[in-house]
Amino acid sequence: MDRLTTVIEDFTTIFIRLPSVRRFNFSTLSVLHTLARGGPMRLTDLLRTEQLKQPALTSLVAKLEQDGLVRRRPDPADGRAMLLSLTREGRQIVGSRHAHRVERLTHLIDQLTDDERAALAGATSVLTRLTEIAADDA
Amino acid sequence: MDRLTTVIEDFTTIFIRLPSVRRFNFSTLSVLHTLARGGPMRLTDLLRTEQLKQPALTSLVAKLEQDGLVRRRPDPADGRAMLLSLTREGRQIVGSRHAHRVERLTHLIDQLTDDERAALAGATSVLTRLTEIAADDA
DNA sequence: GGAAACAATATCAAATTTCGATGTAACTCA
DNA sequence: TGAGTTACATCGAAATTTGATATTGTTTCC
Repeated sequence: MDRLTTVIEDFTTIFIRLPSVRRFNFSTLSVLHTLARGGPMRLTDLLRTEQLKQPALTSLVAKLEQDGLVRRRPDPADGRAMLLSLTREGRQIVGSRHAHRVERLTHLIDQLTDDERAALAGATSVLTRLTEIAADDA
Repeated sequence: MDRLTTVIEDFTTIFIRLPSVRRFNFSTLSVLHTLARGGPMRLTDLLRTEQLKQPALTSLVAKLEQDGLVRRRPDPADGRAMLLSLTREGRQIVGSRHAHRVERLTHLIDQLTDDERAALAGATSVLTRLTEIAADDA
């Protein structure tokens, strides 16, 4: 378990660091990613996953709206709340980063043996299960 | 490849977010982690992996030294350079976060079937290879 | 139906972090 | 030796984050 944890830690650091065309900081990228995954959600929901306090998130989202990456509209079900979602441009940024990762990972995997590739393929669905379990018992 | 990339992205977000006892920001945790892995290294070396400009890193390291987490000593081989390493306390912080992850991952893996566990185990060494390859061709 | 309690977000000033520009000292090498 | 380069430090300004608090809408419960 220790070995697996360690290698994930190391792999993660490699995987996260991507040259981004525009220079977004970590908080911004995380918000974009979460909105890309979680569909429209309220500020409070977003707050749960982001490592920011509410005022910081409010101001970050305000800037993203200014920049045309996030759309903010009132929640029809609750007059106090705002529904946040990505604009097309916001989705493009997340998509382009994803594409870069696919490319990078493809390049790495090209250098593996067939057996290694098979092992990795076998792990994909297990990783999916793990993230589901993690989401549930969080 | 797209599926694998996606699941790694999702798993990563889960894996990164850890309640830290003391409240360190992302940059700080990354520096501590890198120093824990990379042994004593110079500021410039550290700079390569961290997503900070040099003045920001200098001031971050200065604070970590103040707080007793990082040791700074002159590089005997180069009068301009400083060798940075973790103090015992610094190592303890990284170690404790690692321990938390092991614990969390153990808990998740407990919920898998035997087959799934086997698939994951098979992927461990492949992931190790991948990080090595990535380190080389970076 | 209305007041009290609560929840979601906004605002504001202060603290922290990061950056660009520039300085200083040490190293390289011709 | 001296011109060019490298490693790190310093400094003021810009950007980010926080805690405290305000505002507005919702829920509860009598």
